[in-house]
Amino acid sequence: MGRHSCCYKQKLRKGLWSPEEDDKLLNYITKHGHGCWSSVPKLAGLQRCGKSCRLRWINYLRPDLKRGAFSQQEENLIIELHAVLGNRWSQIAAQLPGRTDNEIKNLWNSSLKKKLRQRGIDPNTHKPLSEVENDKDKPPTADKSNQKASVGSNELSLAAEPPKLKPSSMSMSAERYPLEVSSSSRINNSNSSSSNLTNTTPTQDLFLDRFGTCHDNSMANCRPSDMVGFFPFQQLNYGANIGLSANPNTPLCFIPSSSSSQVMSDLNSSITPPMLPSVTSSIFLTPTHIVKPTVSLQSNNPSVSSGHDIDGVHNWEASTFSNNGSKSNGSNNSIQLQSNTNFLDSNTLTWGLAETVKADIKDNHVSLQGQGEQEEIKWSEYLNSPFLLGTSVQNQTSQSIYNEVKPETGFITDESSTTWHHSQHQQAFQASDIYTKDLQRFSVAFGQTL
DNA sequence: AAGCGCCACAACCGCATAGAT
DNA sequence: TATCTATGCGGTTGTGGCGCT
Repeated sequence: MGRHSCCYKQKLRKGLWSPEEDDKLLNYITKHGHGCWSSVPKLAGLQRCGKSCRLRWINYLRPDLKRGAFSQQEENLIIELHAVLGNRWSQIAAQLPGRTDNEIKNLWNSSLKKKLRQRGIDPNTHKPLSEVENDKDKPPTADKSNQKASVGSNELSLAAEPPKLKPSSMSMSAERYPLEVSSSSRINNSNSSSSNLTNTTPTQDLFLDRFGTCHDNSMANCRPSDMVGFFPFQQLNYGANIGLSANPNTPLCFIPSSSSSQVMSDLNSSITPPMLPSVTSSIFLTPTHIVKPTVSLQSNNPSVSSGHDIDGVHNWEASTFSNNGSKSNGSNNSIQLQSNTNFLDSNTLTWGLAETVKADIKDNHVSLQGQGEQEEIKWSEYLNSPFLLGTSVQNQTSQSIYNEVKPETGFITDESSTTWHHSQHQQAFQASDIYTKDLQRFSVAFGQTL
């Protein structure tokens, strides 16, 4: 493929944009939207290629861009996210509303890398430089994986190489990166539009644990800096964008631990008490059970049973349940998903549905089913579906990060329900090499208590 | 004041991939 | 299924500003 076709055209301007060009592009997109980028320059009267217009819009003209220097909290978050996501700038940018991938990339290359080195941390591996230098003495095979760590190999290599964490390295980033993990969620609680990714910035705690320090499910031990890159946060956020669990104060705990990741989520405060008096929720996200769902929706069916698998990897089902555990019509605003794989059989989850979903469930049971006769949701839409929990991190102090559940939420996290058998962890870990295609494929397994 | 180097930022380039045909 | 187009992403380069000598 290579170069975009429009780039072959002659006499297209290159280089810096003039204010006049900016005006033309801004006016055009403001009035008409960008639509097909390749047609934008022509319609807007610009001698630029569509690609250039798109970039200019995204990186400079977009009205929701945050201008100005990065705050310390933003920088810390970028470092934390980079440790997880590597050079996936767009995914990192997704956690920082108003910031572009280009901006973050530039910041990283010009400033943050340097800062990390000054702190004795290798910016590629996020390990102490001393360790990295020792690694360099090792055979080139191992070295090679580190060299490309910038593009996702971080998480891949970590996934392939379970925890050999010394206490020092476990605490490394937590200590060296002040835990002012700060970002803004793109979850939109108030607007049910699934496409709106930018309006609100609720707060959640994000607990991420790298390498099994949270086997006991004690979130007090989870550190955001210890997370391993199992999840495209962006994708996780999509779910909340459309309302599911859009609890701005939801603490999340990613516990890739020995294999999979576990998200402990308090879903309470996004749901009004009368609708969902008390729900204890825990969510397991595993990169190992990859569902590339063509999820179907069906109303008037009390069971929510999505999950058929596309690639034969994993199925899961969901049913609406009442708080006492019996299946209900969903008006209690809780829904239970249950995996139908061996791996996840023992784990079910109930969570509350936020407004957008609740509305559907109240009178009509929402059914997700992988059957052909139902309306299909494409994979890309699935990423925006309510079946994914949203995550966000925002303005958390180091203290709050370690809080398990905010007291004011009134939720109780039943840790017992979140326990995975060690064999499950192992199984998941073995399967984690599936996590190769930029985290596009993953599954959600849920555990529940009421 | 001129030259130089460094830095931050903007933009480009090439590749990957999804969707359409 | 193969091919083409459009888009998105990440790496790299270009450019202007600033400080130092």
